[in-house]
Amino acid sequence: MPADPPLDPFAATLGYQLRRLSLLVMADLADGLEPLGLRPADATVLLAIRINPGITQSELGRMLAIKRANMVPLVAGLEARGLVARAAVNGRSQALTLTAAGERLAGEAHAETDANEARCFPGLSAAERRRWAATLHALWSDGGGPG
Amino acid sequence: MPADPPLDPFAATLGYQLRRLSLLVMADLADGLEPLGLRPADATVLLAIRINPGITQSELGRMLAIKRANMVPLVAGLEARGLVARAAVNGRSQALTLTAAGERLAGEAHAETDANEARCFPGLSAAERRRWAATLHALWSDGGGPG
DNA sequence: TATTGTTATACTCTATAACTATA
DNA sequence: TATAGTTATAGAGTATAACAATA
Repeated sequence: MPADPPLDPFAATLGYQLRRLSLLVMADLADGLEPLGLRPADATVLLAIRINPGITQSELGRMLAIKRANMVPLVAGLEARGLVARAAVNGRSQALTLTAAGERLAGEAHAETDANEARCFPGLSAAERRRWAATLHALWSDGGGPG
Repeated sequence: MPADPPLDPFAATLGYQLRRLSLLVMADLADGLEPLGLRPADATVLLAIRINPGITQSELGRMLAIKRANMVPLVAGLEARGLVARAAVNGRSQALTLTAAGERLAGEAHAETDANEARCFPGLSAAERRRWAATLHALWSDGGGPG
């Protein structure tokens, strides 16, 4: 008697499938970013600053759901590597921008996120991915979901 | 000049949206399970044993992507609470089953996962959720995605 | 009085390495 | 020789509390 494969109690559980897929995609992204010396969180920060030059740490944290306290070592690390520059806005806030090296690396990070999407979601056109992304976005950004 | 909301560089990034949504769903599930004294991982183990009575720790770990070493305290905790029972299969493997109390609590955990799905994915029928879940499942379980 | 940035710290989850006993 | 279960431990990511300086 060949051992039956175990039954999957979560085959119809969207939340579980979402999590398993997300973990796989994140692991693939982490692998792809490693040669750039970036973790996923570093890359998201670089890309968010690139498209929002002058954004502050607090705004960045709210937008990316990273706590202020955890933004500190993250941004400090990028600044120490000469990728991000800070300019005082008003004595307590500091505007973040990318240095030339930061722009360059952000470009590479962006290319890697594209490659990650292509690897993880083969058979989906860019337009289809955009549509799916919008659907998922609505589920967490709206009041549609849980509180 | 009202402060413009920051631009979202990940609006079209499926992997990022997947992650943000997954985190929200997991947090909601954790909240819902807390009154039962269960974490999400505990609940997945209970439900997997319930549908696969006699499954071993190793099989369980492979199925749920939990490392053997991390299964130990997890299952031990459930056993200590009288929810799970072990029966030697062959000197090195042990068949896991639910006790009566375990069955009862697994039932409540299952009800909570249903409630979690309903809260997080309102407007989706059970059939639609099943279809979506299958689509996501294929992306991580197949060789379709990254290696 | 609320917010920014910061420090220090704790907690959870996950990963690795090594070991014993068994198949 | 490979596998099951175990132990100990390390690491990442995230969370809380408190503080100083500023708005």
